[in-house]
Amino acid sequence: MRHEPSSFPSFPIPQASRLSLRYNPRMAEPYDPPQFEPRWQEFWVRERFAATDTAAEKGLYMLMMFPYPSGDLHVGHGRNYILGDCLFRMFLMQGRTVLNPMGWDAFGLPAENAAIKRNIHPREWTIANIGRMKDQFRRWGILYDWDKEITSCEPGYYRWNQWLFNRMLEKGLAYRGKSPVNWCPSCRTVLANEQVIAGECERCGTVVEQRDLEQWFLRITAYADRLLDGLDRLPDWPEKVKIMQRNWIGRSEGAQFTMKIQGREDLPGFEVFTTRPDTSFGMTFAVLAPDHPLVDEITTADHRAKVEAFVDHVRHQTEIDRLSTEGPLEKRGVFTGSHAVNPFTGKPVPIFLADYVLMSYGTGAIMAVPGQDQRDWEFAKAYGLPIVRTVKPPDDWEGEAYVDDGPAINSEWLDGLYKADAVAKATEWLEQRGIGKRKVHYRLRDWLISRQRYWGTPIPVVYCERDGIVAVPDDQLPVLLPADVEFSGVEGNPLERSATFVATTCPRCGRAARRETDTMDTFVDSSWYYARFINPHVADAMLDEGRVRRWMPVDLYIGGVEHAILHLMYARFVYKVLSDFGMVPGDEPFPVLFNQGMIVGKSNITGRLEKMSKSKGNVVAPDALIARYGADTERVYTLFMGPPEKEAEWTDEGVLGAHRFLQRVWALQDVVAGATGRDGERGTDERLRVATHRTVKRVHVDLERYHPNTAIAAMMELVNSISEAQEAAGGGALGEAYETLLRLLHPFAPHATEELWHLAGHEGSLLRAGWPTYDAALLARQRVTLAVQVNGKLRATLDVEPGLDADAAASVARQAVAKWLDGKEVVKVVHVADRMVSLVVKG
RNA sequence: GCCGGAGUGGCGAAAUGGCAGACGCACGGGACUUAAAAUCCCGGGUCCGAAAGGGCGUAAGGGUUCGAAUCCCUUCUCCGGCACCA
Repeated sequence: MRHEPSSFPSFPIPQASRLSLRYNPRMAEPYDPPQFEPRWQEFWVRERFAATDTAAEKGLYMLMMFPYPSGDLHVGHGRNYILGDCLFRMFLMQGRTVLNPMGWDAFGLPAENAAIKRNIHPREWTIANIGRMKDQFRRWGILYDWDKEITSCEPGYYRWNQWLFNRMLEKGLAYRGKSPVNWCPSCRTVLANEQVIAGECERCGTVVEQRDLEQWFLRITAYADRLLDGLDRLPDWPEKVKIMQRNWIGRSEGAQFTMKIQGREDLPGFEVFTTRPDTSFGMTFAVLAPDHPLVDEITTADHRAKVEAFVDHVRHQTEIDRLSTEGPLEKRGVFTGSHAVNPFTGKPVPIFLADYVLMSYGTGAIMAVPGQDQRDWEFAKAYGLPIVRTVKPPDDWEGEAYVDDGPAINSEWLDGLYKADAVAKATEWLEQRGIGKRKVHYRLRDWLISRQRYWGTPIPVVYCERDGIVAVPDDQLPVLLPADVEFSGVEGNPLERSATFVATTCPRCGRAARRETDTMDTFVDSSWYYARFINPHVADAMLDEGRVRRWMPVDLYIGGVEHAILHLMYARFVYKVLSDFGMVPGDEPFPVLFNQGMIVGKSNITGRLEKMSKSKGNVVAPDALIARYGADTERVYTLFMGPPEKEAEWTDEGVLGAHRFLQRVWALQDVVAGATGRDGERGTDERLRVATHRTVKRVHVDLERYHPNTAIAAMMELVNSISEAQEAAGGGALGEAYETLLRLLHPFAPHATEELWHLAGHEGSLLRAGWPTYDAALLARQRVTLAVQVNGKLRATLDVEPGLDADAAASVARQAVAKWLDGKEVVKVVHVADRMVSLVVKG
């Protein structure tokens, strides 16, 4: 996030003499967090520090990705919530209005699986988990505005999924279509393209099968270009996420044209898409996908047996087999017996089928140019097909297909042109003759949202024998999940066996009709929840336009990089749809995104570092940790482990270090209590004040750039400075240092700092005590260390007044390194103010 | 295979063109203690040297610069994403 330093409200640092005498001069109790942490947790809730009135105010909107309520949280889960809470508390101390809500992505398979296993309703299981997780947040000292809580499995939320679906249906953005889809036999449901990782189900790892089914889709491809272009206007997103989304959308520009089939004027031919129309003269064969609709028509009698065997073989391949690039090409294709006409040369080329041509991309058919495509080259070699180069490779070229730029050859009227010009001319030629046109294709496919499971939002349509597909009218929403279902685990969606649910009447004609039993992908729920947080209780609309216009977009969005494509792409898509409906401002929901890294632990099973999970046996539960060391220790260690965007390993020794630091802070109350009210030794007081103000600056800057690890290091240094100064410093400087430390440390260790603040005689909460500012003038007049280099090597460091000009700095530098200059000539002097002097000598 | 990111002490790391290793962990030494734990103090990149001091050092090699962990090129290793995309 970019805040100007001036946007941080200024709070005067209290006069030290006023507070140093208030300490109770007694030996402090030992640091025992369980003694006081629960008390402060109750206090923060009671005082409603996190409550924000979105109707009355406008402020900063920060958001952590809302979790699936799986039950117990481990220390790895704590990372983003603790980081978020740290920033939230700093914002509150700065006096800013902040919306910081939390809710539950509460639909999903685990609840249904638990239902089958334990004979408990998914809702019960989910609600119980939510209770446990809320309790965990409280024990971490994490504050949310619970008045805004959203639970996506409640009808008050999911009815708006249905309402939005109706709007998208009206606009043609939701449609029912038949296509080969990914089917997970273990989850017994279809999956979106995005949920299939290397041919396996993202959730359970089962190999996915292809099935031809009628399903509901959302037309995300209509927004492909806007999703792509929008990325360029998100400077505060991690580059990595933007690249992943760009690759996923996979825009490619080229030309599409028709190939006629030789001797078959009765057929329309087929379309091919190519990014290299400039190489068309080199086409020596064409390839169709095995499931291309024309296959049957063009297969000649003498090739039919082989073609059918091949098509059958491909159909029975799993996704995994198909992805494998292994295996001889000879077995991966077959000749159909027909020829197509290359429109550029007018000559016939044989038509093959090959498993590497996919019906789901482009037109499901390609022109093959072995001279300029390595895969086509290999195919041509395997089948003894001719190879014609149409781009002149460099003279020293020893490779096979040449894919880079060069002058066109063997291409009649394209000869001599380079790629860009040749592509343009070839495309123009196609357009003029009405054979083809410029065309853009995407890798992105429409979002398949049907799921054959119970625990999700019912898709609000009915099937009527007379009227066909009929949307459930808005005034009959929500379509509720029925209660009369059994979770027996037998094949099929439990909704299909619910008598009350399936049988209904057609909203249009009133006759008997059948209700849709598929439910929505849960990513629909999370694609707009961030806007609902602003007005979670509005009952008669999805969004309260006035409030949403004031509070959207989200100013800071924090979550794991595992959502780089799935959630973040869907949410951007839905936000653009809402934007087109005029319901939200702008067209990007999250202008600032921060991805925290995973916390990993050494697995008991593999012995390697892996993401914490029960199956890896490397889970660290927070409860025992909090009971022994306190929540503040876990928070400080989590924030100190390393930069939060990086992966970090959890170690018990590290926890101990964080705990020792807090103990040292705790012990400082004795140091300050023992100080006198008089001024201390002059130099010591000054040094301590400088250390204090430097720390304020460092913590402030480090938090702004999301580096809590170095902010903690700075505070550790301040603690060391206070300890060193304790004998000689006066109460004023010690008090200032100590109380500033408590304020700075509060977002990191809220419980201990609140307790110490009270032990120091203050009332109220540090959350209202103001965020410290520093005395820039004090820091500016401190002496600086000047490094002196001779020919790039460090030869001296000097302690000097700040602000020396180049001549004065050069002069003291020459004296300091006289022995290195002896008998030599200084030919150049480089001066960096208050940092270094570099002397270049010769001779 | 393609696209990205990262390689710094025994370990987590800091420094993003200007004193490499801040801060912490682990380790070694010392104080306190009958003892241990806890706590406190001191020391740790490496080589030469008694020391002063100096050489070398940020995966490897090269380059740009007065000056490079940081910028550029080549290579290696690890991590992540995509993966027959026409």
